[in-house]
Amino acid sequence: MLDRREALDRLLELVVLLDADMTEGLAREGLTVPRAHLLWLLHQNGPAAQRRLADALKVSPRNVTGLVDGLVASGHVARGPHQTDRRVTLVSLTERGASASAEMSRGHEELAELLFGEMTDRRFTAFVAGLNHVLSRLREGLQPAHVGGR
Amino acid sequence: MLDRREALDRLLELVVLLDADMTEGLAREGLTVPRAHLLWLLHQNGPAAQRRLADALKVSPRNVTGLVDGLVASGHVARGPHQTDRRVTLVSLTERGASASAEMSRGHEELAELLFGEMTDRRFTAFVAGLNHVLSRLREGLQPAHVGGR
DNA sequence: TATTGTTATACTCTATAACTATA
DNA sequence: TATAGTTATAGAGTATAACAATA
Repeated sequence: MLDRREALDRLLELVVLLDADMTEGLAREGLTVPRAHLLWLLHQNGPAAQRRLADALKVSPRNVTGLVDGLVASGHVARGPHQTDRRVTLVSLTERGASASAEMSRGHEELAELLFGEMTDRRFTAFVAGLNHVLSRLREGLQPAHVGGR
Repeated sequence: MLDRREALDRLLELVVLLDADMTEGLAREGLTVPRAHLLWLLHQNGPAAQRRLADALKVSPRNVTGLVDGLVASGHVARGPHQTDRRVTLVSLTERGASASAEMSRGHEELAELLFGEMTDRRFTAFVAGLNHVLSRLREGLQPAHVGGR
């Protein structure tokens, strides 16, 4: 049986591969991971004030300015005024941004199918159970520094 | 039973949490993820030419110059000459770099214990089986763009 | 001629601090 | 006085291209 430590290494390898897969796919649409993340929020929740985006992304307002600048330049989003509060800038998807989001959603489905499609229900269920265990452990144990070599 | 798509979302959430956990832990040692990755290679394989590091990290030689500059400034590594080839710069761990690596290794163990420690052998084995399945799928299916919202 | 590492330049993500416009 | 977003400044990671030293 695999060592706990080896299993962690394998899990970290998965993290690296997933990250590379996403980054590469996004690059084809002229997107980066942080920009796609912002796009995704608009896709899910509709137009939003930059401040809200900063909170949701857990990033500084300044940073959102930069991300939105990039997405405006690439034609994925547009800035507009808020109806009642003139301090606020509302960010919304353009048509290109909407189709890129839809494409992301499809890619997501495809990836799920690739990863889990040929898995038996039995194995899938067991895997999800382990995943849940690991996730709850991780959410609880945020205190100590669990450093890893990636 | 959980949907395939939901399982993927949960897996991606795990990726985010693991990344955050690592990044935070490394920051306490004055390290970043890319620098720690470089350190880890030295820890595993001993002193190396920058060119080798660039290949291993899949990054440009120029980038390695920058990473090593930072690690030299923080006292984790030192540059030295190659014995026979005077073009080459050998990078090796300082004492601080070695102890930081050892600390990373301990953190790795702790994390493995946190994530899997209280898991039954049965569930652990099932999880690893699923992990292996997902990993091999991902390694094979590198062609298409599997874009995701992080 | 080929290889190693550097300087030069540029882009992205990130942060804090100071400032403007509005509330 | 407080909030939204900007400009100013800075650091880190990344890339390509041109160049120097060495092989």
